[in-house]
Amino acid sequence: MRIGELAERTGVSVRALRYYEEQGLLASQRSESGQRRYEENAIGRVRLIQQLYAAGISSASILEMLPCVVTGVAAPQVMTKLIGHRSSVVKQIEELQETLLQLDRVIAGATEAYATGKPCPPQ
Amino acid sequence: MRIGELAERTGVSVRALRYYEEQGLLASQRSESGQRRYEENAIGRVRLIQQLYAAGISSASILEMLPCVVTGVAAPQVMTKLIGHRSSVVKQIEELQETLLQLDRVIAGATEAYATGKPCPPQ
DNA sequence: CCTACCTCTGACGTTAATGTCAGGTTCCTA
DNA sequence: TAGGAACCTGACATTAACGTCAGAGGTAGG
Repeated sequence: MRIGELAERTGVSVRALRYYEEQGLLASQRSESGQRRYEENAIGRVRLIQQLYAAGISSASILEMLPCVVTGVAAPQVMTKLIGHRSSVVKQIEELQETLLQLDRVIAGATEAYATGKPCPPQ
Repeated sequence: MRIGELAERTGVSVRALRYYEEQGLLASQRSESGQRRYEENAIGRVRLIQQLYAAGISSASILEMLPCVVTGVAAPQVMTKLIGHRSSVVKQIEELQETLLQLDRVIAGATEAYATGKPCPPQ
């Protein structure tokens, strides 16, 4: 498929896809005229990249880990990084869960406060 | 306490603390000579700010929500935003958990592969 | 073959949360 | 009271992951 279709099917912008290629994260075949062509599996690859980005992992780190994530095989140094990222992700999850509690506390409290008629201060 | 101490006790840089103030997120008393002075509760406030930042919430949104998070009272429009952020945080957690699964799969797979002696491809 | 839409490269713009530097003032301890 | 550490404001630098634009070429349906 061409880049526009991949963009649409993954929900990622065309610009972002070209950026991924620039970073070495996403390969493409080229047509004679130089247009990018992708296989079906590119969709999974793009989703994976986005997932790793969402975990706060940089392009450079993703570049290191990607082949291993795909093949399931990692060199020891990469393993170390993987484990590091793993614990970082665990930590992020824990922190977000705490944040969630905070938000819930506010939402519950605010609802109740409104039931009792106490307004929110302007600032 | 002065800004340096607050920075050290929260693990946040002095520059960041001044930035928080600039954004209206963190108030300070000023000494006669103009130096910032903070109460003990500033520590909790800074931690809270960092937590919200970690949840991907912008300064502007934090500014809106902060008084409500502190007082537990929110105006209806803020409530709407709070609920929006809540679900965004839930989504982030879910995505991170998926990422964690991916990473675990790789780590487990890689360990096994290494046990069987198959190396990681260079790229 | 025409036309509207898609794609290309290259380059500069954007945003948010800081880092960093300069040049000057304040604080505290010996 | 001296001097180094900590603080001030102001301003420009940075980084990552894109957005956006220009100018040129490719593609597919009618």
